[in-house]
Amino acid sequence: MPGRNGKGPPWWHGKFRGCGYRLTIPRETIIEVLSKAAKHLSAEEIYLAVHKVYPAIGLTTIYRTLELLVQIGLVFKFDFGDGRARYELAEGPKGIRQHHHLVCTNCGRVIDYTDFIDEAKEFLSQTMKALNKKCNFKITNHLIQFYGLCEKCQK
Amino acid sequence: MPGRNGKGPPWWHGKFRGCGYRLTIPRETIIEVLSKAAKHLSAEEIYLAVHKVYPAIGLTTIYRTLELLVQIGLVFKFDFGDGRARYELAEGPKGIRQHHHLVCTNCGRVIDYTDFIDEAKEFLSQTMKALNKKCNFKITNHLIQFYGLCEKCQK
DNA sequence: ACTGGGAATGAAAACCATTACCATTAGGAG
DNA sequence: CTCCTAATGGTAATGGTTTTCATTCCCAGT
Ligand SMILES: [Mn+2]
Ligand SMILES: [Mn+2]
Ligand SMILES: [Zn+2]
Ligand SMILES: [Zn+2]
Repeated sequence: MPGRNGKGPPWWHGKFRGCGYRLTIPRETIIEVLSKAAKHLSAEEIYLAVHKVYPAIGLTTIYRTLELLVQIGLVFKFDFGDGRARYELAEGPKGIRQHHHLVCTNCGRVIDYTDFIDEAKEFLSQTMKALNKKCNFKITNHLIQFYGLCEKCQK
Repeated sequence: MPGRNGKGPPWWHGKFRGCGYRLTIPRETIIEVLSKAAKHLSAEEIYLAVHKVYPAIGLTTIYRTLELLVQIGLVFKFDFGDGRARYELAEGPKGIRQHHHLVCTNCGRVIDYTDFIDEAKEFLSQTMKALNKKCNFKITNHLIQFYGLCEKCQK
């Protein structure tokens, strides 16, 4: 069930068509790379990974496609403070994988943290409602990051 | 009580001396500018403001000083997605002003939001404790930002 | 299946915030 | 007041991202 159901098209094709965007090899490959990524990739890392299977790719297309994917909500863009943007698939076939990030200020390591999501959800939903009423601000997204020292860097 | 008590030195001089840093006109002026800033300033905006009262200032010094101020915890550095870093005084003579940010994804406006801090504190303290134990991650700082549409951009 | 038009691409150059370099200045301990 | 060295500032370099523009190719309409 992950990716493609038998021979059916990947689950995200509909999202593309719905927005009037064309399906191209670069776009397919970039999403493919992102879906297999173990960690948060930079544009250049994505470029290198795509280049292995599709050498004609250009770095420009990587940037343009990532911007597009962020726009339609398929990809999240992060700044972990290392001078380059990091990208991560927002949702897979299994749905949205809700999580936040721990960033080590010493070695730069980034750790996904999926625990305590319930507390976060509670806090977030309350805050969103309140902000909507008080500030008349329509919240569509949020960012929570923790900074500190990872296990190795504490010694 | 704000800034200087009568003729006494500014409240942050101690922090500088304690770290072994020298007190210079550029540093004094940069903090001065930040303490009077109505909003979140970029390095260039700070440069222009300092330049008015101290024309000999160099942009390099702005960056170096801001890095220093961030390091000693006097200044917070933010990325609101407009391609340049934004800086904000972390604490004033009245103490730390705890708040988070609402970022309009359409016009880029950034709104300070100080309400619901209690809920945030509760959520944060719980999460920090848990992360400390479960992940062995020593949290020293955190970032919470909400993205959406401001009042004007909703129409 | 074919074709036309416009979206998408890629190579190269431009952009621009930030950093490195280095000769000069000046804070402040003694 | 002197000296040592941190701090400064002008300039050049860096490097991630964007712009430009000629070429390619997706795909709706036939
Ligand atoms: Mn993640
Ligand atoms: Mn603020
Ligand atoms: Zn670490
Ligand atoms: Zn707005």
